[in-house]
Amino acid sequence: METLNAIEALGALSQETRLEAFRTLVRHEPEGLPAGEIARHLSVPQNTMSTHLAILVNAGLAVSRREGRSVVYRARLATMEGLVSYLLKDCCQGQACLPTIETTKGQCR
Amino acid sequence: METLNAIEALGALSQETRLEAFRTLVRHEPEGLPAGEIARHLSVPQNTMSTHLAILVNAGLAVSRREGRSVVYRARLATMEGLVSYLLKDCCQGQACLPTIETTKGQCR
DNA sequence: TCGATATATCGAGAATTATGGAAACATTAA
DNA sequence: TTAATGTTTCCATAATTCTCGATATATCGA
Repeated sequence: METLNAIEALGALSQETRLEAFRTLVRHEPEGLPAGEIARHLSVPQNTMSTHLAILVNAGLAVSRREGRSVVYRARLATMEGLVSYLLKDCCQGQACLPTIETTKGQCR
Repeated sequence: METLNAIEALGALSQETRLEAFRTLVRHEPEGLPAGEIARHLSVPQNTMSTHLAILVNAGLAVSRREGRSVVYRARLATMEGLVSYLLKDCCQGQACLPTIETTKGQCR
């Protein structure tokens, strides 16, 4: 991942509503969730949510597909993987790598 | 790491000057670098840099110590580790864990 | 003490982002 | 068609963030 993509992803995730939306999408993998349900779930007006979802999509952290009247969003975990990899490798020059893997790998599924 | 701390760290890193400053600090571990040198290095006015450094410190991503007339900043890799761990475990429910570790661990030092 | 150097804080303008009402668009069912 | 439903886009306002000149603070050496 390039620095500019990383900045965009970091910016997308650094907002409470969007971070919660992303987490919600992760919990609903792999089926995804319609925009309206995400909005209801987070108690946010649907047009506001729509704007936030567009930002997540733009950052590569989500994708959408139309399904009838609904637009179903899914998390894109590959981008999160790329972001984390960027933070550990390029940003930290591998210096945060080993301890992070050590403290994290027990929680993997 | 709590969600609110994560949002603060994400926000701190989602700005070009600050991300570059952090990367610069990582490259200068473990000695650290005086504020003025960071500013010069990134061609940013010293007061602007000072503001950005304060934001990094506030997010726990840097620490400072006075050394004579200078204030020397160091990266706090533990916070980065915590952030990455949060992203992989809590945010992604461990779903991004294994692939990320797989693609990253070869680059660790 | 004073002057020089290094950094932080203040304050204000510019730029960006967040928010949500209203309207437009898309899809379905009748 | 038309009405109902789900979503996005448009637009304006509010809030936040960025930037940097001017000034204040801290430290040092003379």
